[in-house]
Amino acid sequence: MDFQVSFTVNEKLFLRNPDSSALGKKIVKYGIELIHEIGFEHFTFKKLAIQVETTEASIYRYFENKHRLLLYILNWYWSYMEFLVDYTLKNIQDPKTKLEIILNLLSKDLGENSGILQYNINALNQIVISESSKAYLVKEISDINKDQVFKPYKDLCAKIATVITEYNPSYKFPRSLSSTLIETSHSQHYFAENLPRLTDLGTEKPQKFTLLFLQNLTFELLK
Amino acid sequence: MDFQVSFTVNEKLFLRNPDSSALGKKIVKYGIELIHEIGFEHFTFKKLAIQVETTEASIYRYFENKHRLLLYILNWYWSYMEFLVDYTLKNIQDPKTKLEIILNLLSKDLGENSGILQYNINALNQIVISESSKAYLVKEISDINKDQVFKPYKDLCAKIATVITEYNPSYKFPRSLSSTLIETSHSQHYFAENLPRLTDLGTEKPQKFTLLFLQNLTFELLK
DNA sequence: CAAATAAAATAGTAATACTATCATTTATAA
DNA sequence: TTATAAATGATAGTATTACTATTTTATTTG
Repeated sequence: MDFQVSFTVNEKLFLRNPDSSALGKKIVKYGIELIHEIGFEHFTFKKLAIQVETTEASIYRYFENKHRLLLYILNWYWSYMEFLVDYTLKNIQDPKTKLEIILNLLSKDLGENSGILQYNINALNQIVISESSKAYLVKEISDINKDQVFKPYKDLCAKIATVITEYNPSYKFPRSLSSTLIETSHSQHYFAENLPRLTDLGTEKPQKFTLLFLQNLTFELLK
Repeated sequence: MDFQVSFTVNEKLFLRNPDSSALGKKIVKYGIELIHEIGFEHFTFKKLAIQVETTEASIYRYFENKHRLLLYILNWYWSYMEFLVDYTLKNIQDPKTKLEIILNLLSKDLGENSGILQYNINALNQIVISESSKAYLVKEISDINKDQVFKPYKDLCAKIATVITEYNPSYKFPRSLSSTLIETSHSQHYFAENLPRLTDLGTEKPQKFTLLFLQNLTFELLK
């Protein structure tokens, strides 16, 4: 079975829908690859224009600025994650199994599902780990939040929180635990790779280590 | 008792020691206030020069760029936190009490200790919450890490890990839990204030809420 | 007081983050 | 099929950012 998923992304995130044209799609596709390659701070629309073989002005017709492009990419990712959670939990009853699957999705790179995606999923994953906090750690947070641009993140968080409550109805912080699991899956993975003394990484790979840590944390806490 | 604390900050972080002159001290002091006020992205040495009533060129004699200034500020903060942990744990034997004190230090704003500090501790606290991840989430991480600029963070993390192990010697992830507690104290506080649906904030203040969440997490997990 | 050092003043450059205009190509609908 | 609108390209321009360099003026310190 081979299929494509696409999501409607919040209209406030773009000036012209990048999904509506070949150029728009290239901007997002190469945007992901370039942000991954050089990091968000060094990323500029000028550099992206060269990759895409278009002009800076053309990119500005799609996105107001690079922060909006990052938000667009992350919105896409969060929507995709929520879809994946839904999809993989179908027909599963046991809450423990559900939680295990979720932790796997959070810490695993999505490589295996790459067939169904139009973007470089490895680059996308790295961006989520290294750059996603830059989407909300900005002074303009309350303004941009009014545009509902964090709705997919909140939805994903709420969905995971539901499963947490299913598993242990008396646990008092399902949403906070959910966002902590998401954030920690990024930070521990990043630390394991770049500042390993902030972790207990042994001989495992960073990804595997992160999963082990999250599993221990979740199931000991909710026991 | 009234006293001042100061720490030797890694020499690689500056070109000229800001602690060695009145101008240098003003640069750091107003740097903290300006970063807090307008956010790291909007912060420039030009704007800081206006606040300090000096020139851009003069600031560049102290710090290579704004990222180094942020690292300097955070190094100072991490050293100060480690000092505070040491100081407040003096003569305390019970590991549980120790952990409780640490969680208080992590989630509390340091207002009460402001007397002994040369900087605006409220601004410093907000910077740590909103900007500290920008110090390490950069492409240059492995290069800057070679300059040992994260040593104070690692030391603080190791110190807290020691207490975790004291409290529960069989727990397998003391360092990762330690860095997770530090990071989560920032992210949950930030979310509670700006994206509360990612948390279980009720009627408590964000700070109190963060403490309750961390206490529950820590003691249930290490039980 | 002289010598050294720090700071101020000034200037300049390349890159960034845009905005604007107009010509050309491409899609679309009458 | 043509006209017309919409998208893109080409080009230019501005203010700000992120620096570096040089020369002059204060301030320390020996």
